[in-house]
Amino acid sequence: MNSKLLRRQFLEFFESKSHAKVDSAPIVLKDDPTLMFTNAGMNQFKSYFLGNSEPKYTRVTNSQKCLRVSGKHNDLEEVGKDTYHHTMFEMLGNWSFGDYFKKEAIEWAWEFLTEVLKINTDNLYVTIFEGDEADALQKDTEAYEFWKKLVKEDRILLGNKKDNFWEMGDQGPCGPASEIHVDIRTDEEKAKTPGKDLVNQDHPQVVEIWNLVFIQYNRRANGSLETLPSKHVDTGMGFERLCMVMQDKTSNYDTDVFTPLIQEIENITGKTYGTTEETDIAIRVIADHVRAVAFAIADGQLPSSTGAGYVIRRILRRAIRYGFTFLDVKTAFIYQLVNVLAKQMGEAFPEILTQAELCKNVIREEEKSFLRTLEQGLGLLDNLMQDASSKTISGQKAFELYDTFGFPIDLTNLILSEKGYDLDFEAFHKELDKQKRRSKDAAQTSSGDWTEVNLKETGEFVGYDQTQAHTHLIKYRQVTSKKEGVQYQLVLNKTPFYPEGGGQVGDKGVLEFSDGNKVYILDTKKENNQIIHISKTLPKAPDEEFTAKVDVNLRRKTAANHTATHLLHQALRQVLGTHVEQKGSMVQPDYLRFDFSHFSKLTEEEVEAVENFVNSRIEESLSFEEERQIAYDAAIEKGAIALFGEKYGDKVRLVKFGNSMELCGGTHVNNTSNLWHFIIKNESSVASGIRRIEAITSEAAKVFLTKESQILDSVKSVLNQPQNVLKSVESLQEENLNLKREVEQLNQLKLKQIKTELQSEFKEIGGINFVSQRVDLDAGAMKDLAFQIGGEQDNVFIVLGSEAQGKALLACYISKSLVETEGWNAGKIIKSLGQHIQGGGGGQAFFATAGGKNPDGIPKALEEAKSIVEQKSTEG
RNA sequence: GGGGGAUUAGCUCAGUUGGCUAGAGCGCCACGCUGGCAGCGUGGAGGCCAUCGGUUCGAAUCCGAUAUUCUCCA
Repeated sequence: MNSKLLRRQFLEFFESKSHAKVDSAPIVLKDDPTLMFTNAGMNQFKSYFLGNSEPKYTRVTNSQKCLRVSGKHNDLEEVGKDTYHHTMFEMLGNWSFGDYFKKEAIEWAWEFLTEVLKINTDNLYVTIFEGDEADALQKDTEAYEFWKKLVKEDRILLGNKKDNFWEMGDQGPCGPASEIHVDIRTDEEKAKTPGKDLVNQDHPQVVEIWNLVFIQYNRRANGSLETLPSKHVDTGMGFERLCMVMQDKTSNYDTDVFTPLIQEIENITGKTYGTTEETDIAIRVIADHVRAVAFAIADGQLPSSTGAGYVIRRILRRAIRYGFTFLDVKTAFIYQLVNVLAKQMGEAFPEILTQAELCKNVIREEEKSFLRTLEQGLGLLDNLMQDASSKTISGQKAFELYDTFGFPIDLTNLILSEKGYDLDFEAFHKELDKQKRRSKDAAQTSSGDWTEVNLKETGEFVGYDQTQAHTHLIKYRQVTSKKEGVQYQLVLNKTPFYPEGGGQVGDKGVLEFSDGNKVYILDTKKENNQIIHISKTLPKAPDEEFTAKVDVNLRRKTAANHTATHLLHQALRQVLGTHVEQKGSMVQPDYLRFDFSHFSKLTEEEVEAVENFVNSRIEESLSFEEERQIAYDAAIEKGAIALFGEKYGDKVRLVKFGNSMELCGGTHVNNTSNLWHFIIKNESSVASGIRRIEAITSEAAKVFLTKESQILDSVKSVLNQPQNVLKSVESLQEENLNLKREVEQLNQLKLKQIKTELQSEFKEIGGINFVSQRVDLDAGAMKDLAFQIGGEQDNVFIVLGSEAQGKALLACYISKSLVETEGWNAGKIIKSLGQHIQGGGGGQAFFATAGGKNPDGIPKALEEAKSIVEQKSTEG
């Protein structure tokens, strides 16, 4: 059964059990500070489990794209080495939010596997939670009883807390799990070792395929468990593994999920999968990683040097490195796989089709730049080996190569061992640990339990219509971080505060109490679908009512920039074409930043056209129109712009200014005329195929123009109010250039004069052309002069003195031939002469300078120079 | 967010413990030679060594700040 059909069958099976089919959420998470990527099917439903929002359907089924790069069984560095670990994978799931529980979850899972897919029951084992003393949890006999009706009892195994008790994190919803394992070994092997002995033993062919989690507890910050009022089911079945089982393969990479990619890699590299262990690993690494990277990019996460983008970069670089080392490909090629991927996955995940071009561009550029890094690193490593005193390369050096230049450590190790060197791994890891500790210290946060004031209420956002509200606390907690110290997070019943989202920054403001007390809100964020207000202090009486007031000044400026962002988006699509898609947005009070897909730098004309377009909309005084609860499909029908990598609900908010229509949750001005004026400050590139525009509006634009005009005014005034400033500056520049040339010529002339003068002063002392003279030139000119004469005449010995700004300068030049044959040393001589001017000096043997604070000593120094030469000549 | 690098000619980069009048290759310009595929020779232009400050007789080189950028860690 091919993978596409399999996926469809799963979803249809649960649809037939009254489940609503839901699209996969983006692989990149936005509103969850604890997680960068979707790493399990449940992520998009987290707020249901936490009770922060009401589920629309109580039964749901989906196939979720997930990404895991770390965790107990998922180290990025291990992926590819075996045949069953992945970074990106699909999780098939069925869900109950306070609806059915263990009975149905168990029966349906069994029905799907044994009746729809017809997997032989002799190959299936199930596990249940055995209980845990520390948490005072009983064995999950409930699940056991249901399984007993379907499976022979000797196939029901007990699992410990690690395998069979699922937790979301340190805190939050959790519960016992029941797993289904499948044994796909040959009959021969099964006869040798019974399958039940291999369950949960990391055997590649006795694998867990389905995990049924029964969420019934909540873990508090102090570690204790409390029973949840409503119970949920969360199941996850690894799609790739299921394909392996259904296609009678022993490796996920042999299923049709991966074989098209592997074939393409074979085509491009000329290697054959299945010949050597090394190339097999490399091929698996690339096939796996290109999926992860392409999906992340399609969902809007570009490789970068921080956060989630950095993880994506690391994954891609790992793939490049394997291709470089083991498949001998020294040029970019991974990007070519995107076509195959798009063809294969486009049906279930259309974003990979529509974003294919962007994925290819981004991956190709990243490949190119990392290949350059590798090249550079190879050179540095060569130097390291050449300079090494022994055959062991120090861990510090290797770490430097890795840390500073991004050269992978295993590649370092490989090359070293090929050339017969050892690497001090221990020291390397010590350095790495040091670095990790530094980072952790800097980023540490700890959060306390929520203190609930008014439990049964859920927060409501009223900020579209009002900037203040009479309200009270629902709950609050303390959060401690190294950087910010102690802060408090407050959740309000009603709030006018806009939480950071959609690129727009969170509101600031104040909570005002009737007794005059104030709590300042520093920032507002969204976490798990609730609005969190961040403050430095707590209200004195948490149960008291108060007025929440948004800082309207900041809000107004931010709103202007947000509206401008929409107009800018519209302008770009108008001027450049509809291939322009938003790739990132930042809306702050003082400026806005907009990243979008476009293949080349904007010309000055294009920038101007975009500016003009936006300013025309401002002049038209378009008023704000919104539809707050329009059906998603209806909004798209109307022509509204939706964003890729954004998860929308069924009901969306449509924001309109004239012909600009976008799905948006942000705050806007009432009329475009409030923007006053729109100015593009900068146009640049963030990645291949992605451009960035930074712009300002309203007060910032006013300030900017005022300043510019002030500058122009002062320039004019300095230039005595010329009619044409530009022309006047240009002629000044020209004049300046001419004058410079003239000065230079004059200087040359002066130098020439002094030169001839000096030359006439030459005295022959013992075969040496000697001169010592006061010239009063600056240090550079003296040097120039000495070198010029030295270049024209042989056997010269020149000592020059000069006074500049109350300081004394001496220079001594001795022809190189004299230095070599007679052993003269200008450096030594100048040191001795320097004493007369109360200074020190030095230089090379043929030219040296000294400086000091006693100009009166110059004549003496010059005299002494002469006597030195005379003395030496009489000696010689 | 926290570390570590880098910034030198249009481009790619050298520049060893401060002592350079700052170099190379490619590119550019001029002239000459040359039947073709990166042809050869000669000559030349092009640099506030990222910016600002400090140490020093002397800084591309050492120190500090800023900007830009790369990289590792979270």
